[in-house]
Amino acid sequence: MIKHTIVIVDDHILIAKALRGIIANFEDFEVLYECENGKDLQKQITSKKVVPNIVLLDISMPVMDGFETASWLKKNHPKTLVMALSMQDDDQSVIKMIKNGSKGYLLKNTHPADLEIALKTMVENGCYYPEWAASKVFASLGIESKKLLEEISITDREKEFLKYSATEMSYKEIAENMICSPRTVESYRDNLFEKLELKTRVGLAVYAIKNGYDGI
Amino acid sequence: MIKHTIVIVDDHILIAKALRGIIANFEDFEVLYECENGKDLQKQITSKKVVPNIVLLDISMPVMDGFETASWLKKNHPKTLVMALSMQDDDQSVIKMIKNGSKGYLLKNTHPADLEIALKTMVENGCYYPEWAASKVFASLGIESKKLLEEISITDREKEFLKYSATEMSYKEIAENMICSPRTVESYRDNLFEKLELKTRVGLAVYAIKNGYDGI
DNA sequence: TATAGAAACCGTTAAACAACGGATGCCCAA
DNA sequence: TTGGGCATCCGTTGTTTAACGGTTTCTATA
Repeated sequence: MIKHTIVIVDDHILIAKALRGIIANFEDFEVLYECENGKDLQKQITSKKVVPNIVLLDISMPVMDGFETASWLKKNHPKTLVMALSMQDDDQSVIKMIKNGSKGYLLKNTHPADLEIALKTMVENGCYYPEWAASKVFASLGIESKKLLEEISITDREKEFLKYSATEMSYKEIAENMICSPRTVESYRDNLFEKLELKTRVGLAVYAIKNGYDGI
Repeated sequence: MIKHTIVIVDDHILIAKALRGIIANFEDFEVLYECENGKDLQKQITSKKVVPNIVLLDISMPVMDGFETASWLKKNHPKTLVMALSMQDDDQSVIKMIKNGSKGYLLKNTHPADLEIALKTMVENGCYYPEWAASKVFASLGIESKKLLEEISITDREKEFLKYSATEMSYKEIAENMICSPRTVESYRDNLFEKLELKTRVGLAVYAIKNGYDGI
């Protein structure tokens, strides 16, 4: 029997390699290679011309994050099944990943056996979501937040600001670093409040960290 | 030849299991068992009465974090070598872990081969620090921050506040949730500013997330 | 039984932040 | 060529946060 091919995308090399080890024990799956981020995956896929059946995808990555990567795969390799792997279990992430074409969502504190079950289910049924993820989705359907249905696009400048927002700098200091006026910085802030449905600086900081926009 | 025994402490089961897989390939090391947090480790060690040579220790954990755990091991099992495993590469974490008895510090984006080298070096020389970690330590020696030398103890009430500090609640709202006056909450804040050498709410939020005090 | 530390509380002032409302110039794509 | 998105800038108002100074009560323990 032919094994289903997997590519792992995670910026933590140790974890990527470790996951490979786990999957090596699964009968029906084999790992082709690992990538450090979405950009890396794009390169590997186009250069090697080997498209995997499944992509195990970490969400928070410095260069091209899970959301962007899933979206790219959806457009360019729609047959590839994306399984999101995340530390976060927040509604936004789950729904955003589904929106961007992910067919599965697992937390990193899943048992290896459950990973195998999840992969098998995804291959057989087309998708796999644990109960908690499903319930989050259903719960959000009631709320019907407009933002969840939109493509949340963050401009480069806003991303730059997001990075600073997770520091102890005041907007004035951020402006100095971004070489623009404090008012401009406050505009970036207001735009992000709107896009991300947040209302405080702390919200931005938390978002920045959880989505890997800090530290870049 | 007798293998060095290792226990892995990480709240992300998948990662703990995966690390076990990696180490299984190392000649001189074997994993005894995994724990989800420091409390779990305490239980396992006392019940099984098997003390490992090495503890591979994640820093940010919900229940009993890496700092506390390292400190406990130092007191109760001083012969056990602690290798810290973290996403964070910030000065504070590195120095605090060393202070609490850790003999090694690795980032999760280390190559498996380097993990083996690190473990071997730690066993042979008593400690292992990658260059970047060492340079952070030396750099901090110049600055000579008093806080780094003190035991940073955070009270339960302060921990509770830390959790809230990473939300969009105002201090007034936090006070309502903690059932106390806003002024009191501001005292917790001021105490933490002092202890953690921070000066803004955002600093607290970032600290809370990076050290696993959020979401508890 | 002192004493230390925790938890709770308070007042004032200045700076930072958030919520409104705007405007201009630029470039790219329909 | 026209419009939309991006980046830049501005004013006003009110709230929140931060820095400074304190006090009282309770509990654990040396």
